[in-house]
Amino acid sequence: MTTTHLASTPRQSGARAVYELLRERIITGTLAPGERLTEPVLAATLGVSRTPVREALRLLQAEALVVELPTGGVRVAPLDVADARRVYDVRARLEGLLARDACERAARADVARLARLVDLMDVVRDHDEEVLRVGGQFHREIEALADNAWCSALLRQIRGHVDRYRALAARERVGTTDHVDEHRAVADAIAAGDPDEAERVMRAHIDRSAALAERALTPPPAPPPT
Amino acid sequence: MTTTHLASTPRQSGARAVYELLRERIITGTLAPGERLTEPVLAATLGVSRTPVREALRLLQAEALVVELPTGGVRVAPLDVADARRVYDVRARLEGLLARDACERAARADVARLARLVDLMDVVRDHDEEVLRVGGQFHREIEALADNAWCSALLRQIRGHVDRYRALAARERVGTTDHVDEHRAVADAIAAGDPDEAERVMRAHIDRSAALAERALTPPPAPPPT
DNA sequence: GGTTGCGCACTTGTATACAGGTAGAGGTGG
DNA sequence: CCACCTCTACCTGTATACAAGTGCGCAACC
Repeated sequence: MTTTHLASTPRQSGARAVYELLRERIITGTLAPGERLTEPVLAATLGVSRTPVREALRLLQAEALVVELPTGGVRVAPLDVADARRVYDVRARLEGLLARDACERAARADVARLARLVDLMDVVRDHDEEVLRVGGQFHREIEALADNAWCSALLRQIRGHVDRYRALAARERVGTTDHVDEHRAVADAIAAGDPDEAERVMRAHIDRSAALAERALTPPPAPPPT
Repeated sequence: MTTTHLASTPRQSGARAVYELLRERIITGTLAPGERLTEPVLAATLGVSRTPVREALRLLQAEALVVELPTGGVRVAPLDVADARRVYDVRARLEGLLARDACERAARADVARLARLVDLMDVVRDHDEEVLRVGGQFHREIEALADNAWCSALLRQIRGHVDRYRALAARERVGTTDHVDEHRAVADAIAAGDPDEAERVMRAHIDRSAALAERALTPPPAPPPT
């Protein structure tokens, strides 16, 4: 971590707490898409004054988790399934860039650590829960290696929205085998010191996740005859 | 413009005005990197109360144009030249994605319009000022065609930072000829309906811009003997 | 003279008070 | 019965008031 001047301060003010809480609730769907958020109600509910609530709403607004109403005030950002693809498209590019950067900075020990994570993922490949957990760890590891604060900051925003869609697709069916293989491909590219390949493979990986998410998000059309 | 639920509201409240003003001043360098911003001073200067100032600062904070101090309060985000490359890296991916989307949506008339912009750019190729202006228009045109609100929103943030570095490199020396050619390559790829190529070429274009900016930002080392 | 301790001024964070404006409900007239 | 108008209640945006914490300077003491 050399160039860190964003996201440097973990201070917990009341406003920050409100922000975190609302963010969580929006992402998990506790606060429904399109729901109007009124400051007095939120303030009363959370036991603070309107001021910290407003601060939190501004932060959320900048993240597009809430949208401004023409008349003032905000509501929880609507969830348009058609937009999911766009969100994943952006995520694919950002994570691809991270994979490239990680590749260019990874030391031998880092490569080994990534390999271990993939192996572990392979071991637990039958337990979706674990696959998801270890997989997430893999992505975070790459993010840490990349040490690209800019990309990370943007990715954090995008991830919030990705997680919204995930929460919507109740149980995301992970193509476990492919998932592990794709991660291994990324790890291999990094091990081989091939940044172009690392970026390409990571991007392809996210693209495939996007396709799965897209399917999970559009079950209505026609339940295929078993 | 079909899927627009972000950036939909142009309401001009005082807070918004403060935000726009401070943003402008930070980007142009009127407010120096690292400078401490105190709410009472800003409020008095701008003739408003602390409340709208705080709102504006939160927005700027979410954009990383100001950074939180450990003790509370904010200062203008420092400008680390080493980070310029990272910012351009992200921009390259985002604009690349936009080029792809634009390619997939462009109608014949759109293609013609892009071609005209490139031709115009070629005509004025000797006037840097004009090249920059028309070039910017070209990029905005592609952004509009792409109709990818997500990408646009993130790009807006990144552009703010790009512009900071630009303002720093007082007179960005545009490799005019290359610049025009690169734009033409993008337009051609879109005309040919080749999204992969459009993305690739656009990304390469920004990468080259990054290299130029990087040179412009590091004049100290050694003035090459003419 | 250097160092240490105290005190002050300033700043942030939060709460409250106030004015303008909007939407919605209800009543009245056609 | 429907449409229009009015009135009310609420919500946002802004300003101000208040409390706590921090850093800095000054002065006294070693």
